Amino acid sequence: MDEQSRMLQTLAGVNLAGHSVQGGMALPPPHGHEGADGDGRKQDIGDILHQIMTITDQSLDEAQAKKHALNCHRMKPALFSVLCEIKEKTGLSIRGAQEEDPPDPQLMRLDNMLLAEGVSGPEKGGGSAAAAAAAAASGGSSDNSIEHSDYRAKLTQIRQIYHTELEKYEQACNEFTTHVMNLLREQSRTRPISPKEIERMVGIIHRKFSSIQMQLKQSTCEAVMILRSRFLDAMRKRRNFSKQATEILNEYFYSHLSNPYPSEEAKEELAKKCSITVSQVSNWFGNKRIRYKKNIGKFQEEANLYAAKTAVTAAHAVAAAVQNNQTNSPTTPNSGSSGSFNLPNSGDMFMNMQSLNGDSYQGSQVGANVQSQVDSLRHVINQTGGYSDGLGGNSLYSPHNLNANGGWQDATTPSSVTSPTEGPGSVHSDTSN
DNA sequence: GATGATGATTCGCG
DNA sequence: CGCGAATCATCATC
Repeated sequence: MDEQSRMLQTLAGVNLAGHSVQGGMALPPPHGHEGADGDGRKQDIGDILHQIMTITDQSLDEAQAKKHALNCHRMKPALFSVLCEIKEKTGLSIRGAQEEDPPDPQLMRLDNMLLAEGVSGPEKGGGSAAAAAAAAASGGSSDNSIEHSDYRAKLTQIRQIYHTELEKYEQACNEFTTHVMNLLREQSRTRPISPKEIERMVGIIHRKFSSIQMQLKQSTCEAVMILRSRFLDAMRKRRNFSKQATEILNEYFYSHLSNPYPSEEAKEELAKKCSITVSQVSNWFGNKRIRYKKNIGKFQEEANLYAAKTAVTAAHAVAAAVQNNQTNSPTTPNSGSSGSFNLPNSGDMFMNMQSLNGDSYQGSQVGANVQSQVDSLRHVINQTGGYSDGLGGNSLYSPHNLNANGGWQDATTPSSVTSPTEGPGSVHSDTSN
């Protein structure tokens, strides 16, 4: 017992020495008169100063020697474990309760967002979500791709910065953790520091660093959001369709003037051809119909232009079809009295014309549509012979496609000249079957 | 900057 | 829900 009490005294002294070495500052020895008057405090400070002043190499050596002696003492391990236990049961047990915290929901949200935006996670294809969405909304024409690449470049930049910073933080965290662990291990020889405590300390460090990481993730998210909103704003701006797209839409419109209501399938086909969305096709046709109806005279020229175009393609088609028929079949398919019934796979005239462009037609389709194309050609030829500019004249694409109340002619009243593919009873079933 | 063209949006109707 | 009609917002041209 006597030996033990002596040892505790020594231990306290060595501990003090240890602190003074590491901290560079000696702690005052515990005095009993804390709440005393100023004289007592002055006395304390005087003692400390005296201690500091009297630290010599010799006293340090003495302390080291004491430390060594203590470390080698046979009772040291037992006492050390007792101290550890006491320490464990007091202060640290309070903190222990907060240790196994669940994953932070905010951090999870940030992680998910970064993953969705393609900042974290796999490199390829990431971050194009907004670009793709905007592309779908705005048609994804060629000029958009410039902005897409710009968006992607900026996103890549953010991604790079994020990863660099993250790496830096991780490195710093590891370095600091290693440093602290080494320090604690070193101190554990003189202080009651259990491995569990070191583990806790590491946990605390990691939490600190993860909060820094969260800030990084937060600002990265913000940057991505800003970039994205700017990109979407730029995309939202109205821009005219490409010339080619307008051409395609106009050709369809004027070749179906008697019933310019493309079916869902036709809309999809047109959307694909024009690199725009189906709703844009719908918008275009809606606008076109209303504007055409409002001012037919203005659109006459345009109508004739496309009629001529159709004529040329129809001529090619008919020539090919006739040739095809001569070689394949003595009878003309679809040579019914009206010549305008929709065929199951006829699609619409325009679509077939498109496929015929460049002399790459499909014989069977041409054969099926030959009658309509012949009709179309005949009308166009008649038209080009003598077109009068007058409103309501005898022109090919004259207002008589419209009925009395301003709407497009009823499906039950067949068109006199236009769109031979449309037959009686056909309700804008261009490609429907 | 004025003006017309054009794509998109909104609202009411059937 | 698709359409017509009115309207808005932006583009393109002069």
